[in-house]
Amino acid sequence: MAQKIKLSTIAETLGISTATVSLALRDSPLVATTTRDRIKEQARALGYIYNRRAASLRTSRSGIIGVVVHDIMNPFYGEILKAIESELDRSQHTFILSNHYDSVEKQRSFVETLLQLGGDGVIMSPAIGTPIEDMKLAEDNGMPAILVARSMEGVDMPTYRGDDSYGISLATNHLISLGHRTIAMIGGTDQTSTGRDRYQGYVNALRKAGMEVDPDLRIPGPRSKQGGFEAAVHFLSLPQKPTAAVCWNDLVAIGLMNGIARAGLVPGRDISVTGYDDLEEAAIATPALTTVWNGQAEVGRLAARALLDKLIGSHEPDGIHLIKPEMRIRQSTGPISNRL
Amino acid sequence: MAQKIKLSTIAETLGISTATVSLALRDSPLVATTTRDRIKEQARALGYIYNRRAASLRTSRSGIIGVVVHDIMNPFYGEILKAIESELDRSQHTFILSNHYDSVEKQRSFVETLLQLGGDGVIMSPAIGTPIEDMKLAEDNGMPAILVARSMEGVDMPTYRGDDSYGISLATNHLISLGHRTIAMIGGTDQTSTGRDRYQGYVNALRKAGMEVDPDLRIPGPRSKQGGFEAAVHFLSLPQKPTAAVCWNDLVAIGLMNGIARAGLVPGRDISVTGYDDLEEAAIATPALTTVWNGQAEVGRLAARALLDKLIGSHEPDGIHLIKPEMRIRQSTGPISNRL
DNA sequence: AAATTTTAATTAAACGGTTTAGCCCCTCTC
DNA sequence: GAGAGGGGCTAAACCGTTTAATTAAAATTT
Repeated sequence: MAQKIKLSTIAETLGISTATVSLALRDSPLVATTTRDRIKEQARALGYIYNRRAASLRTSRSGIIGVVVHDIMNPFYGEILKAIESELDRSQHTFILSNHYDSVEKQRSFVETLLQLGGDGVIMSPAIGTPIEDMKLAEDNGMPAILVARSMEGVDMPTYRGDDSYGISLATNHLISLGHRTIAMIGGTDQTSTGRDRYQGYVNALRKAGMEVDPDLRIPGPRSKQGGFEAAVHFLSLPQKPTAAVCWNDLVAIGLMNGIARAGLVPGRDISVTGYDDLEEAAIATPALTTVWNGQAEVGRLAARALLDKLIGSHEPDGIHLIKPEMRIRQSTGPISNRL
Repeated sequence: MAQKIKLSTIAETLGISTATVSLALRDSPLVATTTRDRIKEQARALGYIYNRRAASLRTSRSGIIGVVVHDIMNPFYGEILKAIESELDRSQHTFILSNHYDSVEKQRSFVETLLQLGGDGVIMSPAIGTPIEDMKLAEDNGMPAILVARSMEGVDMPTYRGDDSYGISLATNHLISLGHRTIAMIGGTDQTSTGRDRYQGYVNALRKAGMEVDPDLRIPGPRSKQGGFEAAVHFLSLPQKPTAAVCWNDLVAIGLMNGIARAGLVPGRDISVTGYDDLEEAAIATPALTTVWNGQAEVGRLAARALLDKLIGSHEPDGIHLIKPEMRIRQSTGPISNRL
């Protein structure tokens, strides 16, 4: 590599000042167009690379936006990220991604790094157990934050997520309307707002239908295919013999269906299964999965939009913005009479 | 937010120079331990945040490492990324992730952004059709680059990937040894080194067994579940009636199995299917997928290691490092005599 | 033709750290 | 008691940009 090319290199070779070069490259009207063209041409010829660190040191705008979620390999977050990415792309922002795997330390360390890098803002899906002061860390240091997918009580930051309670009640009602009376709930946790809301939605739907809520029908567990797969054994050995399962999400549902199939039963006929999220994969699962659309793309898009708006100063109202879920009926659910 | 705390704030409140503060925070032996402790305590008390941009402007070391692959939502890359992440984590590096979706422009723009941010290095899985000068862009500007998963002819950068030709021949041999004689190859493209190598591995195995290579048995296509799912129709209508399929990867294989099941056939009994990669998901698919372990975690770990080594100056030899794949036999393949 | 405005370019001071030569002072050695 | 050596700290240059203030020259107005 030759000598590093900087503004002053261009300035010297052209016999002008660095100020003019800086202004020209940023298309300032303060410099004559002929000069600007000469400068741009020279910059290209020399292979000049803009030094953002130097610039942002002066301007205190880095063009960096951080995103931290539980696990980017989880397609649920993947779909959110994709939407954020495409929204941010057209606005000259670089984004830095990280998993926190629900570790409060990892999450804090990410926010600290982002602050050190001078991040312009952050989008986060808070880790389980995040203390209030960690939530405030970003904003206390002048970096706006937006929450996605999960909300935190006692924090009034702008939040975008699905209406979990309503969504799960849609799925539960669907099963009830097919005649199912013993419905298990598989996967998930009580430790997130999402978890509590989803369980509540299930309970509400049962109560509204005049059915009893049997706590033994709830099988919490990892929110992954593996989790669903492993829950199948427990599920199939329940003394109450459930005929249907409301799953935490599509991954759990697909895993559970695999587990059910492994035991020789046919999901959708012998056991009805609902998912949640409507991942791209849901439609091509076997059988195609009945699930609840949860608007991941919408959540990502709105969150990114809100952050960008905040960066240019327009003040979106804070608070929780709920996306209304919708039912997607496919082949993994059916009338109870279909049973062998 | 209160006033921004900087080195000089700490220095003033303590009545010492910024030089001392800077040295102390970086644990330099040049400053007395009692002073160091006072400084660190004060820094914490004031909520000081280190400004990496300012520092890296002087040191020209940003602590940023870029990673760009085809699609981070693809679990194959996801597993590589996870390994890179955990290797980089323990070395105080932040990493910036991006998809290029095989767009040369998107890839170049990522590398340029990384250069502007002063990235210390980059790990990339080059986009299809990347021109040589783009491959050199990073290194020409003093940013070391490592290739993963795909190699580029005519470029002697350090590369880590699986031995695709060998790996596919393992899968093909496995099917041949089970008695299959009409074996299709599903998914993939000719436009990457990986693609050519995999097809070659398939061809080699057939030839070695004295079998004919029928080009009609090759069904190229997207390397996704969706791709495999859609290929099923074509596959099942082939006039040669294949009894087995070698798939490009696990995603294609799982999609294909779903498609086969949708048509009323039983994968593993009626049709044998092999995957490639041995994703975590392969083991819980129904039926459990016979596949080829491709060492994603190993690839990611070694690539990250190599980059870190390069950053501290130790000179790993350039060139291609191949990971040896291994067979993982499960239930999606079986003897041809099992057929109905 | 002088006064005023406009246009085009320059100067110099930030931005917040790092680094190194050198200073001061104290202790040790002979 | 002079010189050597070393510990602890600081002054000041430097990294590459941006930008407010300023100047110089050209164009316009009166």
